[in-house]
Formats: sequence, C-alpha cells, structure tokens
Amino acid sequence: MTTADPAGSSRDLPHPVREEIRLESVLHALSDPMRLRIVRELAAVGDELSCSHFDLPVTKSTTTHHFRVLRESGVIRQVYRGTAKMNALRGADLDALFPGFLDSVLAAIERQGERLGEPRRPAG
Amino acid sequence: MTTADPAGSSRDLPHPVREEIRLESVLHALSDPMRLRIVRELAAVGDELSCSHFDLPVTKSTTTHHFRVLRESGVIRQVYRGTAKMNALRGADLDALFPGFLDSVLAAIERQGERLGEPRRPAG
DNA sequence: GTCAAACTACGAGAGATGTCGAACAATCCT
DNA sequence: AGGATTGTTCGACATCTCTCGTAGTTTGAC
Repeated sequence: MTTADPAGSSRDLPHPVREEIRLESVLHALSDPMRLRIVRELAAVGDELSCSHFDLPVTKSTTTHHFRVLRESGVIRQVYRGTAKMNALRGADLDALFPGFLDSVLAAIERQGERLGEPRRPAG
Repeated sequence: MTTADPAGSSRDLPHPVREEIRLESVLHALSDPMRLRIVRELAAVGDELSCSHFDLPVTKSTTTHHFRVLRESGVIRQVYRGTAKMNALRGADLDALFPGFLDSVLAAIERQGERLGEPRRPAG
C-alpha cells in the first residue's frame, strides 16, 4: 500500500484490549531473558524506545519475534513512527488489571541483577 | 529400599536453595494454567497439601510433571509423608528474594478469576 | 526515482513443553 | 505376605519456542 492514510501511520498492529490481557500470557512473556531485558530497559527509561535502540545478542528477526510476544501478551504497546517502531510498557493497563504486579516484577529483576553480579553491558 | 532411614522419609527430592532461584524460572513455572491453579490453592489453604488433594483435569503423570516444574523452579517445597507427597509454597524464600512478587501474583490470579466468571469447580 | 534504514515474513531446524498410557516403586494397613 | 493407595518413570507424540538466514516491504532522505 502506498496510498495516503488519514491518521498518521499506515501500518496498524494488533493489540489485546485491556480486558483481554491474561495473566498466564503476561507471565509467559516475561519468562524469557531477552524479553525481561527489554522490559527492564523500557521501565528504566520510562518512555518509548525504538526496537533498534536495544542491543540484544540475537538477530533482528529474533528481536522482532520477542517484541511481538510482548505486544500480543499485552505487556507493551507498539506503534510505527516513520521507519521506526516505538515500544512502550502498558503500565497503566497492567496496573489496573494486576495492581502492584509489574512493579514487583521490575523490582525483582533489578534485585536479581544486583544479586548476580550484573554482567554490565558494554557502554554504547 | 526397605532399610530404615534415620531422619524420617527415605526419598529425598532436589530443591534449589534460595539463592539459586531464578526469576525467569519462577515466571515460567507460573505461566501454566494448571500450575497457577495449584499455586492458587496452596496459597488459599495456607498449608501443605498432598498431590492427590488436587483435582486437576489431567492424568497423574502430567500432574507429577507440573509439581516437578514448580519444585525445580523454587516455587514449592515437596516432602514425602508416607505414601503421600506434601506440597507447600516457598513463600518465605520467594518473598526474601522478590519482595511482594508472590502476593501480587496471587492477588492477580484471584482478580482475574473473578473478572472472568470463575468456572467454579464441582464441590468435592 | 533511487538509496539507505528499520522492520517483517517465511521457511527451517534444534530443543523444550504438555499430554497421555502402561508399567513400576514405595508406603501403609490388615 | 497381600492388597490398596500414591506417586514415578519411560517412551511417544503433537505442538510450541527460540533461533537463524534470506528475501521483501515501508518509510524517509537525497
């Protein structure tokens, strides 16, 4: 499609609405190290980040896969912005459904990171 | 083995010590509906429960599998008591490692249960 | 229109996972 | 010892998951 589109970005991505988000899916989405790392970084920055911002030790197609799992489970929201795809935590939705859950997971990641000598990333 | 054993129960089960428990593994263990159900019930009762107490819609071998995943990830502690195998949440360990995490998950399960019309189990 | 950048889609492969059924093992009770 | 209860082990199978590489699409810039 090359036709103009009314509202800004042409490509729309399927997201579960708040009520459709399932705890099991969220837990599963968070149970992968790569995805946990993504979520951790999104929370630390507290803002949208493009996919390319993340320097994961996997290929781009694998990265795409992980972001999709996070989106389809309802953990993040993705929107296209030019050629970039921006990602943001769905903090409000998750907190409305599962109060305190996301925060405790984020705290747990940090804690565990500190506990196991944080293999710090090469400064970018 | 039929020889007497000094400390009570003969068969010993491998458990991760507190420091070995990984968040990813716990999240994965909790991401299955059957296992979430088990954990929910253990928390509700607040005490040890035998495997046979649970009336899961799967075979015994599958049940064994789920309990093992929960034990190996550090979510529950299992001990033999006669022919029965007793299961208890490792609440203290989890709370020491990931403060508030378990409680928020338990609350989330309950909440989601209520939210989606609780297909209540046939009274046992 | 062309080119580079950022992602996606598709196909494939290795490995994990959830499930079952049948046979086995440990413990308790009589 | 014999039988009942509880849970395990093993092999099998279908499915899912994570990963990659290559080829393709969409967008922005020149």
